[in-house]
Amino acid sequence: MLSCKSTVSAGILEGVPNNPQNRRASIDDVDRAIIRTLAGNARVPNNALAEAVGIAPSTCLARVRALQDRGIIRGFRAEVDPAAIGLPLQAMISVRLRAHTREQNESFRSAAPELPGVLAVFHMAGSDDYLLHVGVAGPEALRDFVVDNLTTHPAVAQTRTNLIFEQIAGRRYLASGR
Amino acid sequence: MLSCKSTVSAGILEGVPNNPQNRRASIDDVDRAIIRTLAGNARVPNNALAEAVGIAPSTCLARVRALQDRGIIRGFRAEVDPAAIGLPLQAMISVRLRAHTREQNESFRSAAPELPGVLAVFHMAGSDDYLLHVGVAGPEALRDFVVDNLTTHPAVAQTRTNLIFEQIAGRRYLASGR
DNA sequence: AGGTCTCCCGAATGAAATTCGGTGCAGACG
DNA sequence: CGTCTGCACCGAATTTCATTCGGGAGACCT
Repeated sequence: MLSCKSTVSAGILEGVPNNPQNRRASIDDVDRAIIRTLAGNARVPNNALAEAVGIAPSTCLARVRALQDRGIIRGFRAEVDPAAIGLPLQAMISVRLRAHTREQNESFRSAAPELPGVLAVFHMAGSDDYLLHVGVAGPEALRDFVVDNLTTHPAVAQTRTNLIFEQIAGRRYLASGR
Repeated sequence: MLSCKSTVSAGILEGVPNNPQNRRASIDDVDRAIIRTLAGNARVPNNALAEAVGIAPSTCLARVRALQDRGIIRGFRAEVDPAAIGLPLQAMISVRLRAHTREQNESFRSAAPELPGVLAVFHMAGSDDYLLHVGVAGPEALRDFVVDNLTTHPAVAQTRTNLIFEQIAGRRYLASGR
């Protein structure tokens, strides 16, 4: 378990006086239980959630709202089968920029998430600058995506595309970084 | 293949008469609107959802349930800030297996999602067999993760770790493949 | 036409979310 | 040492919502 009483990173923020996100800097065990439950099923009734974590429904509601207000819970999303929405083929595309200036980074960074079929964008350390997780209708659509959106982008120097055979579930707690 | 069970290509199953998963094989515009809305906010009240997509609440409820039963909506998850739960550092780890036998694949495939901090697992085409998206508490934890869980795994030949500076949101419709 | 199947709606019922006033505890302060 | 203040919590009351059920319209087949 990664319990460590009051959260690894919250500690360094506890001293910060007026951080708007930090009315109560650390999350406690009840918060963690709420997060874990909602990460597994975001639609669990507040009633049931309250009982599961051992507090009153009204308190539970306040906790959940606080977690959202503090940005710890970023939102509630439906998980959708990619194939069912016309994206049966997925790929990881490594992107290297021509120059690592702030302008080029910003340019690509803002454009990438808006490209059609982009599921996730990672700004990477190392020789490749960005990693794009994309879903497409098929091989032709993948080629078109790369040619139309990436290799023609002024900031892009080169790309490398790797097909995904299968995605296996992990702990999908995560929010994207914005 | 990515999840080829029922939804890969609804088209080819449409003619099949009594496929239990296929009372109505394809999704229509209303379904898509429902999916889009719930992907954005899984907790939107059924009432509001119905109005947003232009159908009656009772019908909407039936639609959502059908989408779940057919496996098109895989679940509802809370998106959580990784740093808030003690995982401020993320990385992508490419894993190459010693031999590409079915046994080794199965062995790693079943073990990987259970490793602590694993957020997503991709079975890749190409020279690297798996790609792991992990979240950890810090550099030391990352090293420990690789050493303890990967390089010591009998099926693993080599790994390559790339740090993630930042994750930028995309269309996060997606479910993991199982 | 007639029959059947599917999908849809709207009202009624039961369950849930949400609000609000009050209570107890902890730390600050006189 | 007593008191005051702030905070988190709770439980009942209210409102909003989910869910069920009976019935109707359209498509399709015979």
